[in-house]
Amino acid sequence: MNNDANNSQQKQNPADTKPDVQEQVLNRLHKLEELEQAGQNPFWITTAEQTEHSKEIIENYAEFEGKNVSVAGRIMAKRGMGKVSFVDLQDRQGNIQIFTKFDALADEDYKAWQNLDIGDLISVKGEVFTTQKGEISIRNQGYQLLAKCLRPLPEKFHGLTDTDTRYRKRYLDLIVNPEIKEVFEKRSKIITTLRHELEELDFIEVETPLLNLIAGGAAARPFVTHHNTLDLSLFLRISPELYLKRLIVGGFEKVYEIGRNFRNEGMSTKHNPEFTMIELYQAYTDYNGMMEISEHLISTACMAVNGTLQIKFGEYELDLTPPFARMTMLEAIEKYTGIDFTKIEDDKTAQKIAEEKGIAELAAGKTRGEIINIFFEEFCEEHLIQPTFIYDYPIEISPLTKKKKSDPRMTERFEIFICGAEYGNAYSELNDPRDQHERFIEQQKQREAGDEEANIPDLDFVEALEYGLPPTGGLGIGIDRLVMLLTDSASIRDVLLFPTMRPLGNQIIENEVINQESAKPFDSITTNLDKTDLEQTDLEKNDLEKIDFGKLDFSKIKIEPLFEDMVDFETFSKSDFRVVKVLNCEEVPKSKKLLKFTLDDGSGNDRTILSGIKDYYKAEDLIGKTLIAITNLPERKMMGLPSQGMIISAVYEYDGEEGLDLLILDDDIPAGAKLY
RNA sequence: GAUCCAUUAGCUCAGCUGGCAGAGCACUUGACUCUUAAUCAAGGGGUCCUGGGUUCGAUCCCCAGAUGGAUCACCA
Repeated sequence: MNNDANNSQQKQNPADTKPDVQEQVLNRLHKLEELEQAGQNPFWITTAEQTEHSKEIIENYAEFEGKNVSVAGRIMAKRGMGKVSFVDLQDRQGNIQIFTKFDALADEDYKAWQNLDIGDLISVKGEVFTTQKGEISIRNQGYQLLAKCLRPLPEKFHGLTDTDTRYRKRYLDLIVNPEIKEVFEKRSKIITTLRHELEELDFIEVETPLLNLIAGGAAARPFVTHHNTLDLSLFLRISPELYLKRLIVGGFEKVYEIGRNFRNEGMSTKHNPEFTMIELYQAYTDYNGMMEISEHLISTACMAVNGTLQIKFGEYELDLTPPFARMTMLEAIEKYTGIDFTKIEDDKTAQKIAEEKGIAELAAGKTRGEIINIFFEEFCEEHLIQPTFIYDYPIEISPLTKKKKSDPRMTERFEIFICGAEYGNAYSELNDPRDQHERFIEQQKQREAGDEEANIPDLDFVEALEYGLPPTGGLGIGIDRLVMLLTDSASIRDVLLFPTMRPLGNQIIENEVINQESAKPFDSITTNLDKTDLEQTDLEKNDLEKIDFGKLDFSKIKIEPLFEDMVDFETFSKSDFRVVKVLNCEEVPKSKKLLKFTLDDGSGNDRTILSGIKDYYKAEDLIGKTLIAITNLPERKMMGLPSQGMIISAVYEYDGEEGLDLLILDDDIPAGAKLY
């Protein structure tokens, strides 16, 4: 084997930790090399003829029999029979058999044909006919290898069943389990149908920012990102709601957006950190109008992909024929618990009722409205199997929704429940800016009380309302869950082509760090740089005046003369050097040099230390790092802020300039560990 | 985050009171002119997820960890 082949293999699988290339891969590489040497490198081919697909030929056999066709696809199985052979060719529609006789091709071509492997991509030209055993086939009268498959495919009979691998290598899953394509074809069809129906209803599709200054419109924790030029923290949106309502203020009247939202929360069979929603807003209607649109969209989408409104979902038989059942939240609670909340007026009574129902803990300290919601979730949701609109929600959990005139403690909001799970959420949109402002303030209080998911006040949005939002109905439907429902899929990962996965191979990253370190002689103690920290480009991006150790000229380094005065061991051990974790790090306003560190020193109390190293490090890059600090220095104020100790750096002079490196430790060392 | 289960050849899976690691498919070589999970013969292929511990000896027992799944919790 020559070096080229080695290299190409390494490029194929940089993440492969196995030192030896598999035998089967080597075989395939050898075959590719032989072709290359014969001037037959398949990777030079740019186009192939494909006049028909497999299913078209098989389903319209009478029309195709005896005719010449060209097909293209992947070899999925080979069966040799001496001087004839059979190949199953897979294209986007399915499989068709290729029949090859030894004398139908030139000698060399037949030899090369026999050398093809399962997984190779080919095109074949030939006559459609039926074999003696009755299989519709194409008589191979000429073929081309279009791409060599260098790795063996999963087994033909059992396929790929390991769910982890199926999600991580979806392309393999699609090749070996082509039936899953149907789910994704249906997904596409569902979204197309929604677009089509909304276009019929005269909605326009819009796009609003994913990068938000304030991630609003829902109760959820956002992802944080950073814009370099503006030096600005931005949040990935959790909902497009507040932008879409601004567009209604602007006069669009009917808008919708289908797009990704990002919520920094747990993952489960029903939750993926990024997920697709449709949100739509229509002026001059309310939540009743949204119920009609909801029914219409869900049933039409179901009809489009299933051809019926009676569907199976898990163990349930569902009927999605409109109109869906309608029940207020209080009616549902009365139905399933016998409790009539219209007769319960205050928080204390509600808490007492909760106690009687055995959910005292959940209801402790909660308001009447919150307890109503808890009752609904605890006792009602699971019973709502057939599609049902649950409407009129407590105001506490609906900060963007119009109050009910008849009972201002409740709001004009509904959610769609099917099989005990929520599929959509809609309101009569709150358009009184004064009320909205108060609700934001209420949310802010909840935030300050520790609810990280309470809405962040968006005063720019309130200002938009001050110009007048017409009465408006708004609706959001989770597309992923709708696709799950309409394709009878148990997990959200089954309807996402590339679900979010935890990365494999911490060990790989560690190995890379070690390798890099051995190339960097001067880095003995900063052992736990992130992988990205090691990349030159990232150093440049950070625009740091750090010395490039790779090019360090040791003759230019000056260090402070060693101290001549000795200290005794007792004195030494009085200095309390501790391992600390950087909980937060931010620039001190107006200061040129100072960074303010909030540190975990293992004691349980946060420690604040100011350090004048802004020239060397960016504050946010240090968050989460493990450092060394001396913790028993007297407190002193810097820029008016108290500093409780010092963070330890290595300092030296390099080419006349001061060089400084924080001592960054391995993250496995616990906070509070004392240095001796 | 909690509990349970899983991780063995490229894939699907066996296996072992703790004693040199097994099958089918796939791969290599040979036979075969209509097969279709083709067949027949021979052969190659392993970090038994990782790290510790117990042991004369660990894939197996114990502890810790990684990844995935399920259930629960959290979460529109």
